[in-house]
Amino acid sequence: MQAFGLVDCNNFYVSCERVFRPDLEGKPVVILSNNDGCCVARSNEAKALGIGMAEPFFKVRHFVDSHGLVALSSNYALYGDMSAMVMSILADHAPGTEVYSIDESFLDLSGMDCVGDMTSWCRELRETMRRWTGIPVSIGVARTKTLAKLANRLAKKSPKTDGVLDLAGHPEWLTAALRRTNVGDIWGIGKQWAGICNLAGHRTAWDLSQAEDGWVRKTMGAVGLRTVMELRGTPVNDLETVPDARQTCCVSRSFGDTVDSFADVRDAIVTFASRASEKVRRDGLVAGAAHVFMQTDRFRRDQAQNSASTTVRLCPPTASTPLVVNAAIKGLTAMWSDGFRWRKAGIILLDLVRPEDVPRDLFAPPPNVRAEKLMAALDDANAKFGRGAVMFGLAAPDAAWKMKQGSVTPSWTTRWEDIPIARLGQPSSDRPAAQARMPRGPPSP
DNA sequence: TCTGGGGTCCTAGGACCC
DNA sequence: TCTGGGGTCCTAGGACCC
Repeated sequence: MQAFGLVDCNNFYVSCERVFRPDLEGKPVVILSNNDGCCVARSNEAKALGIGMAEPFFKVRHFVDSHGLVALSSNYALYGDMSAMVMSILADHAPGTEVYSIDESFLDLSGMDCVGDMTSWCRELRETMRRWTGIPVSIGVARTKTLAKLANRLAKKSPKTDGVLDLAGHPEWLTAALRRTNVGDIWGIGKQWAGICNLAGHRTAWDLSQAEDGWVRKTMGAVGLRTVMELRGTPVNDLETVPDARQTCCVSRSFGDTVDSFADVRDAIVTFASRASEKVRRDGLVAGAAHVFMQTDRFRRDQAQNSASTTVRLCPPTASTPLVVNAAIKGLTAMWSDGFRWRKAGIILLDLVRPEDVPRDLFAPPPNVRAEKLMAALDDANAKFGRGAVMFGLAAPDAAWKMKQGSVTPSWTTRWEDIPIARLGQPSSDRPAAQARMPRGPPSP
């Protein structure tokens, strides 16, 4: 029997922080986006205060005083590392996994009848995850990925499921589950389509599953129709165990403060271009073009608005930092205009391909072996001494465009200096958190 | 005062071809 | 007066995801 599981870490970034800061347990906690702008993760207590996903922090800052809300800057080194642990444990337990996002993975549970009761198996997996990583997860199981998502959501929401809901093994629960889910909460149905569905009288997942194919196709296109098929229990999405090579790579940031000088935006773009080149090299790819863009502050209606972008071809395709940086500066120079206060800029590397798939160009210069060696040395140095140890350009550490981060927690798992110290005997007052809750980790082979 | 970043896929329309 | 019928490729924009 074909079945998909969806394992989703509960309030993932908050849970990661709580592993090393158990004092945050039971408190309302939010994790902030870059520049400490928006709340991108919320503990249950924070959700109960009515704090929405991606809610601007300044709108909820008053909860800090009134309700003891704790707001932390995001610590992606920590979350990425914790995610890798979670995913490797899942890979060891299920016959196939698809890492869907930093905190979610689909499992292939087909042919797992041998485990007997699926719900018990999932409960055990959940408990293993909690013991080995400290991260609480919810698990949904169903015949299609869309339904597994739906089951997962109910498992997370409804306390009586105890974090696990198997709709594949209990088809009699399916209709009730669909009726309890609003269309807007279906995977693949966003705000726009939810509005259209509601107008047409399709308020719940059950309603939408009964909608006419022609109507769905017309209003939501091929994508919408696939979602509806999956709601009806017909799988159209397979497990993608090998991720497709990415096609684009974007590095962009809002600036800490607006900047109006060419030199400042250029410094930012040089930094972003370097970082994007590194990411593309790490994936063993080269880029055929670079798209550079910049924007003013769209929330400041009182200021002159502008946005500019340009695409520069990279011939032949490359991931070499100096070549990408040069192209980016060329693009920026071409599109620059004075007299605006720029708030955000970025670069998107496009047409990513593996170097061996680049069509041969009769007139192309021979590969620059020295440049390639230089890039390899640069990446090695940065791997050894930390990102940014060797870099292009001279970005002032206090430049206006640099992002603001008020309260980042230590890189508990990825920097030697930050690794918590476990002591036996008398508890010490300086790091009670780490002592109490160091994750045990899976046993070494 | 203060509002994230990084992706994917699909569609419609235009240019161009025979 | 009468004015085809496919194709393909590219791009911009819009929807979605976390």
